[in-house]
Amino acid sequence: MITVALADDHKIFCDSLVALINDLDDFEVIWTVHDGAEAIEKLSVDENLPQILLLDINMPVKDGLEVARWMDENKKPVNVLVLTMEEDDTNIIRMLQYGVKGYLLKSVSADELFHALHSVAKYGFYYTPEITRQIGKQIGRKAKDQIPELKEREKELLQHLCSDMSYSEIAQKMFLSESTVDTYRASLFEKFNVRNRIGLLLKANSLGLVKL
Amino acid sequence: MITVALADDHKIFCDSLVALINDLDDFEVIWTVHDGAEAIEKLSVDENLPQILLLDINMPVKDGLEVARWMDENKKPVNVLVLTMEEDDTNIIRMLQYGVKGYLLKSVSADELFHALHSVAKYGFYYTPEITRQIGKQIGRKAKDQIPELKEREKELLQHLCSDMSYSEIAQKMFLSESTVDTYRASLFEKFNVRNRIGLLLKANSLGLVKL
DNA sequence: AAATCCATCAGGAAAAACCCTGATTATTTT
DNA sequence: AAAATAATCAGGGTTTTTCCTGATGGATTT
Repeated sequence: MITVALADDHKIFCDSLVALINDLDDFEVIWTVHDGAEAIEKLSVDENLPQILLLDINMPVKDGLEVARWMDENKKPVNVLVLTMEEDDTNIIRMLQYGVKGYLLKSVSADELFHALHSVAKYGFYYTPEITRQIGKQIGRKAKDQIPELKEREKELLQHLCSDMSYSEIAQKMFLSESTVDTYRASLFEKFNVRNRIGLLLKANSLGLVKL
Repeated sequence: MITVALADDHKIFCDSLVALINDLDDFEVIWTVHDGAEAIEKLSVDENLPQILLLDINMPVKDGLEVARWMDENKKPVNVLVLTMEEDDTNIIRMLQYGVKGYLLKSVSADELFHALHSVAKYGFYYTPEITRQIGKQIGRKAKDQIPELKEREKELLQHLCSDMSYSEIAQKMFLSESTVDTYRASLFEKFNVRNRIGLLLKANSLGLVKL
């Protein structure tokens, strides 16, 4: 019997998926949660660890990305199968970096889900040709206009720059002098090859580094 | 036995919902479709008419709105229950105009769906206080935090402001003096109640006036 | 130990953004 | 005809952003 857990804020979807999966002989849903924070809470307790976690990306409080990252950082021995409607690109790559074992869109059929579950249970992963092709396409695109390497502090600043705060407000919030903020700002402009703050915001957004 | 049909492009969701509903004694899913055009096709044949149609809004080819309108226009004796993740917009209002019998978000539980199904079967409608309150709130919000009325030229400028162009570049592109651009800019800031260009960009984006 | 990174800061100066108080002309409303 | 509105522009002033050339102390690498 393979244990499965679900994290999805669409409760009906969760509930009905439970019914669907529990109908299978080999699988059993041991718990469901409706946001990322709950998920991490559950997963913190070893007794709760499922063999497979079906994870949605769009969730309140903490999203699926954060859950996946947390799992990766804490080396939880759980096979994460992402199940989302974000066909959106940037997420896929980050998910892969966090070592998820499969990526399904909600537009797939129940049959394909079963396939995926069995595959993950047996081989530890599930990537269809279509998905991998799509991934490849996107990685290719990414390779060209790469995401530059950012220092921690720069990442923080980047988030703040994508708000309507002035630099002095940001400096306060980050407990830095305006000079330092300016230094990081210049560095970000250069790394992203933009000429002003709006350009930076737009690029960061298109690369999926900020959510507007 | 009450007949139910489903229209939702998320196949797993559909499939699992079928499992869930067929588990009930009183309900039976007679067909499912994955886009609006298929739905209309099915519904054109009287033999296929279900008593309740669970309808998603976001679908390819034709969306749920169009299906609802078509049903309304052709006076099909089907109780439409909208089941969607669009918590926002104008959609709710339009759906009401098309006479749908209930409006559920996918964040509700399976239990609430059962309630809704029973209620629609028995009383012909299902609107919980929460839903109606939410609807009211959203209509109210739309009224208050309305999208301000913009002159044509202001709309154009708004688009340009959401790029990395400087004002002088925008002035050139719009064949205006910088003064005029500045006047419109001030007007936009006031109408949207923002204090700088980034704030404007963010607000315009959140109101769906620009696509970043 | 020297060189290289990293995170932090200073000061100055040019450019751009932001704010304000006006004005002209043409059109539309009253 | 007078008033209101729309679309356009000028000028000048303040603040913020952007760009530049530096510097210091700590950590890491060589």
